[in-house]
Amino acid sequence: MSKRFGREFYSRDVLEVAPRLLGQHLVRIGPDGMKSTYVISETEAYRGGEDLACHASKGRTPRNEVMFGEGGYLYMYLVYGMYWMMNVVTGHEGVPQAVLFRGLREASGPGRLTRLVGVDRNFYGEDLVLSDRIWIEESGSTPDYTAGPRVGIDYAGEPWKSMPWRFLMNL
DNA sequence: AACACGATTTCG
DNA sequence: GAAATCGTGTTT
Repeated sequence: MSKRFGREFYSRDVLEVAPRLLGQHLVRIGPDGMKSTYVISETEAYRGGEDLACHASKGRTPRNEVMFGEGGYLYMYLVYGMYWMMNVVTGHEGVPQAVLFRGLREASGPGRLTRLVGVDRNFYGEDLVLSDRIWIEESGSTPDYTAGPRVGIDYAGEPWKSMPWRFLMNL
């Protein structure tokens, strides 16, 4: 039996998926064939056209296009000219949502995370359900977590900047 | 064609 | 506290 999460796992509201990802295993097969497993420890939810902190809130563009599709695909983008952010699309086609991977037990911070895992623009649109180089597996544990405001999105204004859509696994 | 601005990290 | 650094969306 495979422990890899299937399409149904991602095809739910982002507020269900984001906290559920905590404690699960991010698996990466590197260019050298080496398999690495990381424990997801921090996530953030970006929810649709209403959420002014969500890149999709200002309409469909070439960059955010994947967010408008079905769940399970990676949305990658560059911030501050030097850090790649990794997100997984959730929900159904036509409803743009994504979970930002902000931390692993092995690396804290979204920029450090992608550097450690070794993912960048080449993973834009990668399907976590079918990919042979990156996916997420059920770990068997569903740890307690703490929710708080998202980081770095004050520009979105109220109520978005205060929504408790950042999820941290408890120790 | 030019410009403004980041879902961050690192260094002083 | 501020720089580094560049793709993306917007304006000219």
